Amino acid sequence: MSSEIEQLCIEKGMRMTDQRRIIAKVLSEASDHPDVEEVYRRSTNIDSKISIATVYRTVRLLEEVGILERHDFRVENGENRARFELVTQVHHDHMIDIDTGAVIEFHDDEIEELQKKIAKKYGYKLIDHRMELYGVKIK
Amino acid sequence: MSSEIEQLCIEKGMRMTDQRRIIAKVLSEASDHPDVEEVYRRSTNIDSKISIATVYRTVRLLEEVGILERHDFRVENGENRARFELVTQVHHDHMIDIDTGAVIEFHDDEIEELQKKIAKKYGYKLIDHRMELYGVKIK
DNA sequence: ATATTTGCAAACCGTTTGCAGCAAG
DNA sequence: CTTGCTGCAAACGGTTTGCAAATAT
Repeated sequence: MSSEIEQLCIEKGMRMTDQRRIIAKVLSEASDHPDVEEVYRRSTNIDSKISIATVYRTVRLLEEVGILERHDFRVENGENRARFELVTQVHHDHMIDIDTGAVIEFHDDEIEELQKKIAKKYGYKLIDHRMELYGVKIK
Repeated sequence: MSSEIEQLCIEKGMRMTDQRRIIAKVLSEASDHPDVEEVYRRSTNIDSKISIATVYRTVRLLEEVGILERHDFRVENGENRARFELVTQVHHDHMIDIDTGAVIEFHDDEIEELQKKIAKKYGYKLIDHRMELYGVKIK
């Protein structure tokens, strides 16, 4: 009955409150990359007494313990909201449809290798990277 | 006597005020990727009467006409300031030294090609991308 | 002459936080 | 019982904006 994230939270030693259980469920079930506003909307749909401050605190916490990943996709209307997704087994990057805002996840070993190689070329060990492709559908 | 950016501004039909001339000069001479606060600091060093609102308006304008590029590098202390650099002839990406914050510019044709290829694979034409590598120096 | 730009201060907007009460362990 | 969590509303920090005066063309 408990969501994927709830299990992880317990493992991390977090107290499981009703609010966290609900937010965890919402995030577990999200296949898009919702922002806080949207997580709040979906959560209050389940229990209207959840405050947005709690949503902010919870996603922050989940990010800190490595359960959630934060993104700051560039978006035409200049809105500046962080968006979230569950950390996946295998890393992936994102391609954003400029027209619709749709987000496509992909993974490419060749690029990952090249990134490490470039870092090394400049005397660095690659720790993290951010790669977003922005495109338009070929009709 | 006029800076590289000033020339471009005139070409774009912008009115050249003292403030814009100074901000243009500061940006032309910057080899780092200064944020607004820093551009403001350097500008008021030349003419103390420039307001930070003007700096904000000017970098925004310069970005809109394609002279400046805005970056939102991820940084440990969580500060959220946009940073700017002159658009260069040949596109480049950035590697950020996690420990020092130093920014290294690089260009890699192979990665650029791969990115296009990936976009195409999903039925997209690549319009833009963002790639930042975060690493630590190999001692 | 007139349209644009400036400086100021106030507004904005996403996010964080202090606090008193509440709930998990 | 104690420690951590919640809701509220106020604060925060980077950025934008309305306005009247100043300036470029």
